[in-house]
Amino acid sequence: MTTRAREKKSDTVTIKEIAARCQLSTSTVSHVLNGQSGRYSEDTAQRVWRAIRELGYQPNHIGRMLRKGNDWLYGALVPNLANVFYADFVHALDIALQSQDRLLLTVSVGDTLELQQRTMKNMNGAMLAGLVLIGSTAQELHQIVTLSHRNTRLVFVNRGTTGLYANYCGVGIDNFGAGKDLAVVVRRGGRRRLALLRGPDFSYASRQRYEGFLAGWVDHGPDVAIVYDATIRLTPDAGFAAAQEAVGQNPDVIYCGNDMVALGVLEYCATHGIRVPDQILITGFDYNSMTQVLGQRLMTVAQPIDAMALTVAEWLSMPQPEQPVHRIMPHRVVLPRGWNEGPGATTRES
Amino acid sequence: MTTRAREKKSDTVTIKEIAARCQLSTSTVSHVLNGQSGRYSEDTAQRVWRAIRELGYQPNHIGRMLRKGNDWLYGALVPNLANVFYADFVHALDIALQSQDRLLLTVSVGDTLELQQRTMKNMNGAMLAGLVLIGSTAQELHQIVTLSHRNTRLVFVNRGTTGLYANYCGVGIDNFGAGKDLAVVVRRGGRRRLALLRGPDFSYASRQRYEGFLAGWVDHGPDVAIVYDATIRLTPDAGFAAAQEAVGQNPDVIYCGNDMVALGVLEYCATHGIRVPDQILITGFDYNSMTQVLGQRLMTVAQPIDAMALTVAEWLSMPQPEQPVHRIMPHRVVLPRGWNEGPGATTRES
DNA sequence: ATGAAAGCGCTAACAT
DNA sequence: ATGTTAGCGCTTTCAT
Repeated sequence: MTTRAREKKSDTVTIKEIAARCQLSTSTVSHVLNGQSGRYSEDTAQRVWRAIRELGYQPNHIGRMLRKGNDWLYGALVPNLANVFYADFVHALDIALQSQDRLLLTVSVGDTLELQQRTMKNMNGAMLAGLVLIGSTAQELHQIVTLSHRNTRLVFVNRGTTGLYANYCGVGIDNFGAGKDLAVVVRRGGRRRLALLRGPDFSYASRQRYEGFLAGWVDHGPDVAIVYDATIRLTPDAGFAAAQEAVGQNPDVIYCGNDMVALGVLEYCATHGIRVPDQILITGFDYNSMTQVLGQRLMTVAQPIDAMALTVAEWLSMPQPEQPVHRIMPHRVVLPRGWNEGPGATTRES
Repeated sequence: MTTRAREKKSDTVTIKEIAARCQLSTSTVSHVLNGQSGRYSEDTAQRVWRAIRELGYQPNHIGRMLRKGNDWLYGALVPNLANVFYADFVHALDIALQSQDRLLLTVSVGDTLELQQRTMKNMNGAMLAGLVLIGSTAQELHQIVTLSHRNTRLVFVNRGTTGLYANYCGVGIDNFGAGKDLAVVVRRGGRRRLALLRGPDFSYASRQRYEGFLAGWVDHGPDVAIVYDATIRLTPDAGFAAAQEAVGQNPDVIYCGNDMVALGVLEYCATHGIRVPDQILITGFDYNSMTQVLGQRLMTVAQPIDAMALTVAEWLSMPQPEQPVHRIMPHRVVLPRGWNEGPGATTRES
């Protein structure tokens, strides 16, 4: 039994103990911590920092938050982290925020409505400084937005600029234009029999891409056919599963709602001896970190993920502007390795 | 100009306003909210709940947290969400926690030490109820553990049971055994020329798998060779890049540190007309949601991701046990589609 | 059954 | 330059 001094209720060091040890008031310590101009002497500062080091004091964000509001904890809502695009995005955002000592509370909400609602409620109680909503959720978001804490900065990614979204900052690509560009390149490659594996209609981006693609597709003459058209979940296994039926219709190009689907279809072709892209061209969307490596035989559309994440990070640390800003980022059609295109075409490495 | 009534400083509804509206004290409201036994009348409860609904009150977790400690916000540290295994794991954990109204603060720490340290500091200030450390980080974690908030429950995944880790709960597979099992199956398939693309040494799991594999490999006679041995980053592009040199040594099996690497190598083979697994067998590790679909020609080792996540979720909501628990979960060797094995072998679907 | 009051860790007016 | 005090939103003794 050693001396039972230090009978603190918890081992967590607070500002109070620093104050006690330095024979100062907590306010002075606080001033030192926050580097208020001439509100303490040089000597005091020394002593305080010393005590902080010695006691291993760590400021408590929660206490601070309650007092002065939160500029520290942000939230991100994504449908599913298993979609590599979302994982890439969140990772990029994470890194950007961490370098400013901010933390990102990412929630992979899945697709059951019940869970989404519970989660939103919980996030509302977190006094989040900002909330990023990325891509589609199963449900429209009136609830989410109204529920949201008044001081929470709201930012949208790839959700369009109309309706509710008109009132908030948003970043994204021109999904319609991108779909169209993609179709044009496909048509220029001489493909005529199209199979569509598109994303769910409740997703804004999915709809836009699909409609854009169709616009670009029919533009180029009537000698084309849509041989298959299905709406599927945007996962590799859904793509793999749907591929069988689609391929049965003998297409020479399969449009996929995103890269995850495209990878699934690609795998189907690989296991069935179908040559890609010669026999069937497969198009995806995103050019995520997975397809950058595994999708070399795919045609896809690159989104500038890092730039988008940086934009979001920037917005989050600024006050809500008078007029919401909508930033459309450049996209880029990525060709399969070895694809023959006329001059001016975008190549894989660029 | 309408009436400028309701001159509240913020729109956030607090317990105070509920109390005011019901002509009650805040404590009574709190009692109702927390369902304390006989501390309020039925009628009161009715009124309170009504006011809550009408005013759209949402409890503030931060205030509550400060008062009674945190049982709500948890943290997870992963090296990189772009590794699908981590994304899968975090997603599973997320879902499990959400269904108990808990939130997971996932941080993708990347591999720069500086960022890792900053992030740890920030997490320390968050009064986290629990912290899960998954897989390897570039650095050993003495600092992390000592810095950690006293009331934070610490849980490890795939970090072993020795040293520091002996003191905490941990879940994982038997990485050494799994590596060995894998090697045995490979050898039984008659492969003899081995190329190794293993993970970094600072990763416990990587080391264990590698050593286990070697143990299983040499066990089966001297007529085998290691034709290539490299340590690489566990990403598809690193795998793709390393594949060239490895393949140059003419192996009939390439061991990869995890599935991400294996996918990269697989893609290399696909673009170079190498038949997998006939010509070269590729082995991975994890059987993540990506390889479950795209890795059908791979041999790999399945980790029970969901079960592991559930174990973690369970631990997180329990008090730290007297004796730390170390749970070893079963692994399973997954064979390439169509692989010929004797009876008793594990098949792909199981 | 209800309320008054203290306090979680911190900051910021407002003294001095 | 330093201290006093109040209060962020909530829970919890302790009275009544």
